[in-house]
Amino acid sequence: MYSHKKIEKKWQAYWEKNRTFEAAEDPEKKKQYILDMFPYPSGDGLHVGHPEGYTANDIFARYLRMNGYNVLHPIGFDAFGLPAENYAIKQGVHPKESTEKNITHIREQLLAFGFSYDWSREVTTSSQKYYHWTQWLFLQLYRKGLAYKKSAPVNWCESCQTVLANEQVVSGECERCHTAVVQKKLEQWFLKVTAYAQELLSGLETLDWPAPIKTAQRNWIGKSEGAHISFPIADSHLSISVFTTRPDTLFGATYMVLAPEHELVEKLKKSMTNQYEVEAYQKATQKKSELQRTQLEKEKTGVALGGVYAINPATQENIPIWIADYVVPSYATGAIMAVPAHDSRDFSFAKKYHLPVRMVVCPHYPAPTCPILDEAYEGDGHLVESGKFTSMKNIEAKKAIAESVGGVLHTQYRLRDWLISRQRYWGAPIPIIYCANCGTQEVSEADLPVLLPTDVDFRPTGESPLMRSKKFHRVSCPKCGKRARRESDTMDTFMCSSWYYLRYPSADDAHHPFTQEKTSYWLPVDMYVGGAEHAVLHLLYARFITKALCDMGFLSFDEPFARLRNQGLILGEDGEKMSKSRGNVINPDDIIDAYGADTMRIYIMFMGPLEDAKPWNTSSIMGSRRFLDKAWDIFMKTADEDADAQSSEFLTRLLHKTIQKVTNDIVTFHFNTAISTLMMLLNGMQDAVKKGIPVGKKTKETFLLLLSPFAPHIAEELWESLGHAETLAYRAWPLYDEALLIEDAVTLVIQINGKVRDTMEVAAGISEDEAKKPFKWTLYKNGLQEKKSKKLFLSAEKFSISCVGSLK
RNA sequence: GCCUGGGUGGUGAAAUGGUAUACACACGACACUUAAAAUGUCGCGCCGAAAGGCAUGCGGGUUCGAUUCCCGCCCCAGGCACCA
Repeated sequence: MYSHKKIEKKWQAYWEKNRTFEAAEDPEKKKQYILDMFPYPSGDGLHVGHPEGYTANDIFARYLRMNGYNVLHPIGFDAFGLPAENYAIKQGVHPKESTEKNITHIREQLLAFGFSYDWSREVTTSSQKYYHWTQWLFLQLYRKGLAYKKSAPVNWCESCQTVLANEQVVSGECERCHTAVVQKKLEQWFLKVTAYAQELLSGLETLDWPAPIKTAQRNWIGKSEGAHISFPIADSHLSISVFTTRPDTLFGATYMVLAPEHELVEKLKKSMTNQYEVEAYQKATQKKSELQRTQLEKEKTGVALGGVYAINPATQENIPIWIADYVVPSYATGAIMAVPAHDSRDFSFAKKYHLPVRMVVCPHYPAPTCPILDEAYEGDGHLVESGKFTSMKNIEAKKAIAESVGGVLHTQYRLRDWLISRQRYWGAPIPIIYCANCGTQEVSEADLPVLLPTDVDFRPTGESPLMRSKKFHRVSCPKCGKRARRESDTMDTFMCSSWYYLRYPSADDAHHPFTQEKTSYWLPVDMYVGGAEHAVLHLLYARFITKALCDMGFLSFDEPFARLRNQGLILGEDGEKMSKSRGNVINPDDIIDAYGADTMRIYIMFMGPLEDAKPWNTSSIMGSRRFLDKAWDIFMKTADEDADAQSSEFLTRLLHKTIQKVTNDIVTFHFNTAISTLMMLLNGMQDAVKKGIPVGKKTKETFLLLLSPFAPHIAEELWESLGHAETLAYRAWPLYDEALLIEDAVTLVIQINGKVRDTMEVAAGISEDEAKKPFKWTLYKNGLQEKKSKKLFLSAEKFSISCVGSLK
């Protein structure tokens, strides 16, 4: 047993005093930028899920230092935003105050884990010296037309009293409070992420990121290729523009559908015979939440515009126009051409309302007749009933048909622009001034930061709290000097976190957000570790900002995070997600107090693969603690004379195999198996001690170096006990001797018909033929021939020899 | 519905074509102890006295040999979704 409290405090103080992990730019040395997703300073502090990714990345950072890399491993706090603000309101204190308090607590927690952070570069997004540059970033985007204000239906959360970005709406609910989101038409600030849709998509190819995250981003961007086609409205100068991915089915378009909110509906009201019915349907649609409207398996409804027809430009037929809420206003043109024969949604709608179904793509061409459909046929085939295109393969006719009616090929993305205005207090003010004479004016860079006033009633009411501060919003116009009004919304906190990785290297620079010199040395980030929940939030926004800054010439790279790894959820002991209401939350402070940070680090990595969801099990922690106790015990019991020469060959080989396996496992992020390998080495050392075989100093030192990224405190302490005066954090990582990995003898496994029948020891390196020589003899020896019938003997002619390890 | 993962002992898991269950946890027996804890030793997939047989979600296939590769299905978790 060792005193974790004593030695962990001791080494944390040592690292701090000696600035062990502070990094300096050194052009002579290869750099590695190892980044953690920075935490929200929530009132509950860290729970055991947070340190999982932090520990993994810390092991990697420590490993890289020992391999001679100049490692930047910074940390900070994502301190603006709803969680911090809601917590403050609940506690009845100012967010500034509670945020500072929470940061102090979390900083202590992180220090208690012994993470090798460079604390001199700590960044807090709610500090003036940080949000100054968030505002600067907004201005750069504004000047390039990438930040704009528009009136649009937006997602509104009644409970949070603010608008939300699309990415913050999870199946129709607010991602934070799970209140159903409603649509509101408001004038808001957007960032033009859509301008980068294609680059955000193709950039994924170059990234070493987990496949599920890449897939999530691809789905979110949602690229579709097709065409815009215009359908004239009969007896009118108006027309309906639709986007379709299936222009080949144009001859089968038997009706059209507009979203009930479509602007043409208003214009057509005069001509329609059932205006009252149409308006009733529009009102009913408006009442529905996004959630109700996109409900699964809901029966489709709609209303035809009486007496109004569109003309199918291919067939020149008049076709009816409907409004239906299965067509959404926000995607593409908010209108579709309906081809019931070849689209399942149009098919079920047409069946319900007895609209004609005309098959134009036939799978069995040239069959005399097409089958009668009982569901839409969405596959490929040959065109029928399609004028001069009949008999062509449908995929080959797409472009020709679109162009024959004046259609234009078009690529449509599902991605929408990022809404960044928030009607809340705790965020960076948007640096814009509205003047009655001069219009929208930017705050000049010299006047930044626009300070967030602290003397404001910040409770949310649906209106921006900053509106209540005359001192804040009454300003003079930067252009004409007359009285003007300052923008009173704040920025989405994801705006703050979309660029923080650029700030760390230049954290102490008061005059620039980031400098050329430091940025070009450290960036891009080499390894980024965090939760998968940011798949289409932070990780998409950060990529967008990087690409935009790159195009403006501020950066010379356009992807911020070269490699990404996700940690999985740590579940409660009941296998459920940890939550206060379930009462299954584990506090890391308690675990560190009882077992120590080293034990916690080992356990959390030993639980299973990093990316998997794993249930917490307090009784299992003892296993990790026992491992460290055992190590301590061996070091305390044995003399550290130079006895490596007398050590057993077995132990020497085991040591070198361990070096190889642990090294491979760290670089591939397989920390659980790295630890089990270290356990086997220690078991081997313990056996040797029991048998009176000396365990040499070299062996012990190597063990400590391998252990140190995982359990740095005890490793430092034992390293010191071997007579070293300085930290092992920069000691060279052990190398293994290839020759010692090769076995003299290998075990061959003899299988007959796939079943293990015998094993034998042979010299390594013998040929297969040689290995097979004693085979018949082995058969006799084991009595297989006598025992089994001829049949077995015959089939035994086909035999296989398996080899454990390698014949070589 | 589509796209990702995944399904192995009592539990967390290991093995990515070659002795399935490494490393741990839990459990059991024993030793030490006045006792308990700690520690140590042994055992621990299932059936069987043993020989042996059977086991990696289910059913097929490829192979001398499949947890691993291929085809079909079931179940679990996550993401996307009237997206035209």
